[in-house]
Amino acid sequence: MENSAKQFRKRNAILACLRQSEAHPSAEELYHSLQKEHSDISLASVYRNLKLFKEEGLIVSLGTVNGVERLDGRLDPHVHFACTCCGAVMDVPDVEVPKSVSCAAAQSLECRVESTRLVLTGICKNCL
Amino acid sequence: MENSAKQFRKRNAILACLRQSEAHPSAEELYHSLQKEHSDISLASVYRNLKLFKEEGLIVSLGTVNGVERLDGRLDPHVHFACTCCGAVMDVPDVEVPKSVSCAAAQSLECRVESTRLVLTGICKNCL
DNA sequence: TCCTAAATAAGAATCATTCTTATTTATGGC
DNA sequence: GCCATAAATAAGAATGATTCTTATTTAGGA
Repeated sequence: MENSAKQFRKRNAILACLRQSEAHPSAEELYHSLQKEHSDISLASVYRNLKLFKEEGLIVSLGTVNGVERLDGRLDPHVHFACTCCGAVMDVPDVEVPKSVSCAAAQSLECRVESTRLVLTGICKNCL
Repeated sequence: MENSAKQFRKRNAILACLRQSEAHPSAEELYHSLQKEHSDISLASVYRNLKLFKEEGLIVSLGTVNGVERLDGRLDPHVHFACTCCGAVMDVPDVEVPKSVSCAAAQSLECRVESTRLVLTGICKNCL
């Protein structure tokens, strides 16, 4: 109890770490980032909490890149770019999926659209 | 050699089966569909050929839905809708991602955009 | 027909993710 | 503060999708 870090659950550390990251990390990358401050955290806890966060709507999944799931702590809708060369995932600033797209889908398929995910793929600046 | 089915490689059967499907099937679903005509095909061959098709650009991946990869034999760009309830994936007709989006990304990130993937998620007509 | 290269089947291996269980930690009542 | 109970965690086993390995089969050319 003397240790101030222990005042907070690791759950909070995981969420904070994801929110601070710009890299849209995987569970394992998050686990490694957390090692510095919380060397006694377990990978299973990272996975378990990420799963909970997704269910609670606190984070979103960007889908998998090269077979591993990438996550985002930003909740506002935005477009992503994924480099097929180095695996980096980055935000595309100042662009959004037009509302007309989801409206058209809802109308023609008679479905309810709850979220949109637009991922551009290609080669990033560094890899070019 | 008498058997006409053997005149064609299974590779072709797999590709044809995917192209005929409207369901954006997974590898395992394709495997089951193929059982009727090619009961001696192996699941590993389906996976192996799908991997090759992707590398050759003959098919595209739609990413994973509930942890399993879904594939598409249609190569023209189009938008997809995935039902979080039943896992169905369907085409959204007559809608496209505006070119301005990929142009803006290429410009602001100084990257080369090679493909775009827009997946809407929600609840389909049947599940509503 | 025979030879060589490509394709396949079968099952083992891999890897990300999830589950199980025993332990630790937090919380509320006293 | 101290105990009882519930929640969170660590550790490792289990799972499941996908890939790899190897021996076998098939196709195509000389």
